[in-house]
Formats: sequence, C-alpha cells, structure tokens
Amino acid sequence: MSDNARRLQRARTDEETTEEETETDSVSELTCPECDGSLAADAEHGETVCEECGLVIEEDSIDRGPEWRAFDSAEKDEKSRVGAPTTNMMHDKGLSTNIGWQDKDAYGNSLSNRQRQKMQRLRTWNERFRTRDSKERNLKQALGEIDRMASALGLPENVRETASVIYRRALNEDLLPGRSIEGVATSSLYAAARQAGTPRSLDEITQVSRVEKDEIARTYRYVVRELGLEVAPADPESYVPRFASDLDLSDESERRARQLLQSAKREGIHSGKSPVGLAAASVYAASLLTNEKVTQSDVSEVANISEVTIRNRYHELLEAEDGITT
DNA sequence: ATGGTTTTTACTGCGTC
DNA sequence: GACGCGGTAAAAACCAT
Repeated sequence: MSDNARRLQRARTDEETTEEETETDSVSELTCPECDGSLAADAEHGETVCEECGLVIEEDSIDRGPEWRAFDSAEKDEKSRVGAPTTNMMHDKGLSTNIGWQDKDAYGNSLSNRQRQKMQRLRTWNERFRTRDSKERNLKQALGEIDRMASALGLPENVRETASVIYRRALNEDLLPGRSIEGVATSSLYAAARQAGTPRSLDEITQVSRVEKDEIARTYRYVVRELGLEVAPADPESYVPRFASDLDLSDESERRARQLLQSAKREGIHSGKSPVGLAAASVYAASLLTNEKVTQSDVSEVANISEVTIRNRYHELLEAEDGITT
C-alpha cells in the first residue's frame, strides 16, 4: 500500500479513531464477498483475509512499499534510491561485475587488438574472483537447489528469500563441514517455510529433496540450534487452507475448521499433538458440521496422516468446542 | 540407551447402501 | 458384499533426558 493510500485511509477513519489498532492494517473500504465483513491484510502470512469469516481473498500478496521509514520529506529524499533490488537468491546478491563477452566498447566499436587482449585477461581474473572460493560455488549450488524445491512445493518467493538467508548464515558460521550442501539447503527451506507461516511437513519436503528424511531432520535441528533460529511450532491453522482446497471444501467449512482449532487452543488440547493431525481432524470435523461429505480416508490422504489419528483428534476437537459453548 | 508419549498399523464389529 | 466409521491392542516413531 502506498503512503498516499495510507494517509487517505487514516483520514477516512479519523472520526472513529477507536477503530481497532491491531497489527493488521485495513486494506480499503472493500468488503468480503461472502459476509460483507471488512478485509484485513495479514502481512505475516502475505494474505488478505476477511475478518468476519476468514475467507482468504488474496494469497501471497507483495509489499511493494519501501522497506524504510521516513519521518519528513527531506529524509524521504535522502533514503530514496533506485537500482535493481539486491536479492539473496543470487549467490553474489547480483552485485558483482560482469564483463561482457563482446569485444566492443561503449559505442559498439570493435576494440583494438591490444585492448582485446587486456579485456580477455580482465575477464579471466574477474571470473576467478567472482567464484573465488568454495563458499561461493557452494552457495551457488545450494541456492539452485532451494529454488528447485521451493517451486516443486509451490512456496512463494519470500520463503525462498528467507531460506537463502538462513543458508547464507549457516555457511558463514561454518556449519557446512561434515554436512551435505543438499541437506542444509533442504533444512533451510523447511525452516523458512515454517517461519513464513506456510509450513510443509517433513514428509512433503522429503519428497522433493535428494536427501533422506532422517538427515534433513538431523541437519534441521542442528541448524536451528546453531543459528539460534526461532521457529515456533507449526500452527495447525496454517495447514487448513491447503487441505480445504485440496478437498474442494467450501469457505464455510474452512472457517468452521479454524473455529474448531481456536477453541481447541483455548482448551489447551493441542499441546504435544502433531499440528498436521489436528489440522486434518479439524477439516474433517468441519466437513461433517457443514454436511459436505468427505471421508476420513480422503482427509488422511491429503494430510498424510492416519485415519486413526484423525478420529482421535476430531473427538477431542468436538469436545473442546462443547466445553466452550456450554 | 531409556522411558514416556504419540502415531501408525492391523484387525474386528457395526450399520447402511 | 463393499464401504465408511469406531474402537482396540500392539508396534513403531518420536522426544527429552
């Protein structure tokens, strides 16, 4: 959202300044097509959702605003700048020099023989410096790997960025020796996906990685510990939208599923249980409540969880729900 | 390595279409 | 009889110590 839009928004809501001042910003005067609730941008998950019914209007939204804050116009000019954004997804952040291969000068004229030889030498050296040590080459390979897996899993750009950053840190802290590049790259992606609130289960990750599950888990724990990464336990709710859409369930069911999970949280049912199982159970239970038939085996399939677990969890979920309403 | 907890596997019985 | 569902016991996996 641009600064102007934000100011307009502020001005519009000035009268009723008591409007909720939460961490989510109102997007606009647009309302939810389902229930006319107001929409809110959830920057953390990159989603635009309805506050009333939880309908996700837009996923993977992009913040195109500046990453800095300016407190007056002078400062704004000061900080404003142009140029391609640097990206952690290129091994040198796209900042290195590249010497063109054509022996032409800036006007397109051919170079003299002498100049040509000089440029050739420069190219050689530049290339040597650019991918100088093993670290750089290492990084190049790992980032390619991260990119490949991320697209296979349908993870958005920001997750790849985060994964790249994590990998870079691991590299700088000398965590790599004794561990495979692939393993660390996979772990970085796993951690990044979880941090971004779009978690993928270890099983899903394993399917696209070239590394064994055990090694990923081991490396992941190691990386998290060494880097002091803060990865909260996966929130069951973050699995719900994916499961619901895989099963072609209505938004209504999805909303019910979220509700169930929230009451479960209040009752403290969820601690210690696998988040995926909880999410799967909530989706199943919601489908019952809204009379949209999905079988337990259907859910267990898309969630990669056993039917027994779904049964156990969904009983608990319903009990928790009852406990609250009564 | 160990013990406690959770999940999975395998199997059985019940009701419905 | 096939299917969906519920329950159980034992095995396997997981986790902290």
